Amino acid sequence: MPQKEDDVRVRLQRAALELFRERGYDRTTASEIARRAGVTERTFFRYFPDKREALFDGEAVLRAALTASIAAAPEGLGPLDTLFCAFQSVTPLLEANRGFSVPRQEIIASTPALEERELAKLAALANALAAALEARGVTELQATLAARAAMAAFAQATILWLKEPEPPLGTRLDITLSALKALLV
Amino acid sequence: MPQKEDDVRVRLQRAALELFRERGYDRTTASEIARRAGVTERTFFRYFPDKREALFDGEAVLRAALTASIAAAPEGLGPLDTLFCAFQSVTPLLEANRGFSVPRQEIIASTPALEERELAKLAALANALAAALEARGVTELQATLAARAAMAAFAQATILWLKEPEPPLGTRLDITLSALKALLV
DNA sequence: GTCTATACTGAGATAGAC
DNA sequence: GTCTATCTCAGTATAGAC
Repeated sequence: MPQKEDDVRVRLQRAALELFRERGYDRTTASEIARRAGVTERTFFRYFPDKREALFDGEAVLRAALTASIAAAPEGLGPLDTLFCAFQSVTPLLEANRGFSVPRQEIIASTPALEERELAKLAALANALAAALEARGVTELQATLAARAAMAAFAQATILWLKEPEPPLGTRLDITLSALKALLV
Repeated sequence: MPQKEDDVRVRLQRAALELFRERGYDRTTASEIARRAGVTERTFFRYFPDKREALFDGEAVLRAALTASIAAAPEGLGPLDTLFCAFQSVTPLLEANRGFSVPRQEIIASTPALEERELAKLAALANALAAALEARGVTELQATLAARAAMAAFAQATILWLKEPEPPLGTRLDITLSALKALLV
């Protein structure tokens, strides 16, 4: 019954976010999260391999959208422009989630253990982007460097935009891309 | 008695590296590491805040060397070149440690929990580099992007060099810097 | 140095959907 | 009946408090 499964998963995520905000990550136990979601602690760990992971579920969706967008990008674009084109294509997705992302980012920024996990997720995402570029014929080294540089710019733009919604994310992305390119001259 | 302190710290680090190699990170307990180093488990946690940290002590030294090098870099260099100049200046330090770094990197690469910590350390290092650039008058955005892009290149060069010592690290850095710059044109 | 909370793991039991 | 989600119970190890 996938309906129920998704439901429990979402309830656990929401409960985790709420409790982390109320008491902080360290002072929240997995058992409390589970109780608020109406399941046992053991069930929490069936859905999430560890306590942090309850806040990091969106990455898979984002990854799928971005890799699809890279594969569909126009021919003849350079690696960096391909990536930025992909990032631009997911801005609606991110904007729709801003309400959830803002408190989430606040907690992450104030919790080293969560920051660590966030960095790992971004690195995994960068690896996926590099692989998608390689599939388009970019060399491994170029793909890796482009993915990591673009990811840094994307992360920076996103964080600023979560702090302050104007200018919108798309504009922020343009600004950081320009700044990145300006590094060379 | 700083002599003894350093000694215990180094023995703990070595014991951790050995045991992680022998049994893997997960199957090694903090207590076993401590025992092999001739101290109690409690002492282990006095030196290192958590089990992972025993493998990540070098970062502070590297950070100090790099930031000093950035501050001392010639005027008029662009942000990326300043950073690469700094990286080149620490290659002797890294080459002297290659014997320790190779097995260390193998364990890190095969242990997600350690990879996560490594990424956090690299991010912290990148932040320090960005701050050092800002002290030289680079804008915050440029400094952040340059630091992260250069760090990606540095990490990539280092990892390849740990897998295969030739060409030497200095040459690898040149290659990745060129590749990075080629992206931006 | 001792004690404790809690994150996590594993095995087996139960209950409900099909 | 099978299959799958959940619970119960028992345990180990990390890390922090005292």
